[in-house]
Amino acid sequence: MKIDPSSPADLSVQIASAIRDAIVSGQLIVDQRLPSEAELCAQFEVGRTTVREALKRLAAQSLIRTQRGATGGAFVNRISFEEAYSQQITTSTLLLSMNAVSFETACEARYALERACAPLSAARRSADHLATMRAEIHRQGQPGLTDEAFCASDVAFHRALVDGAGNPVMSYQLAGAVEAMQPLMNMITFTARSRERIIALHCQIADALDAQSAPETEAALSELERYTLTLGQDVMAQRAQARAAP
Amino acid sequence: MKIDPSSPADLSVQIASAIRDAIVSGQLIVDQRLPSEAELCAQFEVGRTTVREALKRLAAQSLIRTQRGATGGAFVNRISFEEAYSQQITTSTLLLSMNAVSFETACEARYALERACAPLSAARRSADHLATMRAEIHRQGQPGLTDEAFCASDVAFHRALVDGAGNPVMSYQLAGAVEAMQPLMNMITFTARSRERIIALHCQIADALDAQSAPETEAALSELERYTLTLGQDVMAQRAQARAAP
DNA sequence: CAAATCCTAATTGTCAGACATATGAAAATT
DNA sequence: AATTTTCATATGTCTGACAATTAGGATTTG
Repeated sequence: MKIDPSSPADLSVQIASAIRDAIVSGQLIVDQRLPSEAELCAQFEVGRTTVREALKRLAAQSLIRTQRGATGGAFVNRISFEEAYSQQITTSTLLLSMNAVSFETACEARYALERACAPLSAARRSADHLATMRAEIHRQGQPGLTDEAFCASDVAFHRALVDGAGNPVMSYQLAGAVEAMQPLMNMITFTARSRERIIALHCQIADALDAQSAPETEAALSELERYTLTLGQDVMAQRAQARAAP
Repeated sequence: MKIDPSSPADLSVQIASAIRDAIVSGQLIVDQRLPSEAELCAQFEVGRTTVREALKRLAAQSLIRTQRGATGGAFVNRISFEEAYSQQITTSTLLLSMNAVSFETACEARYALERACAPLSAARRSADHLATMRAEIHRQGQPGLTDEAFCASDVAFHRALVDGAGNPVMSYQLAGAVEAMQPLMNMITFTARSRERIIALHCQIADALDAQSAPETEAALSELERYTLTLGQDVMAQRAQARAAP
């Protein structure tokens, strides 16, 4: 593990890369302790500040964790699905909000991936998953629910659907796709009428999963995609009109 | 934006969180300049080291970028799809290699998501995508190709399939699923016979996309999933046997 | 002897001050 | 007017110091 002090890149970036490569390639294994900051200083021939900034970069990616005290230090971290989820969600959300991804594109991706879960979820969903979905459907029917709360419940419903597939890798991959849509969905004003329609479709989905019917689940999801797309396009059209003639 | 100096959490973590929240919630917009380090020190009433470590954490997540010089500073970064890809791949790879995800689970997730791309890719793939796939198929048939190179070409083939869907959000989501499998695939020794079978299935996929047939694409992908699973399970069985009677 | 307490060494977290380096803009020079 | 120089500002790195935390050993105590 060497660095190039004459490189234009920051030393702390180089050091972080070197350590990251060692972790990804398996030279450093889970729970292994890295050398102490002082030892890393000597090894890379840099100051402690530089080493520390490199370690903070790695900690931000959950690649290492640090512990204070006598037997402390930096340890290679076994990244948990939960940590990976939240990183994925942050990245996906920013990606969608900053890169002007169209509502259509985001919606298409989300439902295409969600439909991929349908056959697995139909086959494996537990009673727990169904109960969660029914509970969220009930909440969505409550009068006086704000649009934000309605969207949050919608996310919870769809996560239960995805989790029903019983594949943690899919749950992880889908977390970003489903949750990152929430800011876009929050822009939609849900009328009583549109909520009713969405809830009906949610019921169809829950019923189809209850009956373990993959085709019916996929069909209901496709219908929900079409309807969501309509709602989104209406909002976009209104906004465009408002901008054109204020 | 406030922090709590009496909290057990590190100050640099708290500061990073505060700034991250401001970015995610939209209080800080793309390309906006953050206060200088000195100003942040004053604002949060901490030393410069602490502020800098917080900024390095955010830089590691591509949330900000820094520039030196007179008009330099830290700026809210517009995260690009490329940056998001590589982060996703790093996280996914580690998640799979560190959490003892079974070959079956990873394989199932990958092909389920890939099948979700099939209809879109069948409808939209360009001549470029098809050419890339044909080229990779040709490379895979070259004698003397190492197993690693064969796997790398396999990844390139599948990325072309996914990119053919013409949906950058899906490409981003799938990047992790496809590339993270590579270390697992690299453990497989591909015999001439198994390569032949895989290449034949790749041809089927390319032909189906050429003919814009979604069902045929999905069928070929499912067949490839079954075959990959068989290969993987054989390897795992051999390993188990080798461990049992060394 | 056992248990509780104290002490110590190691390690990370934070701070202050200094200098190096990069960079744009203003000022001076040609 | 064009070029060069200077300068102010900002981040990058280094050094040394001290605080906070923690495990484990040494010491005291019941």
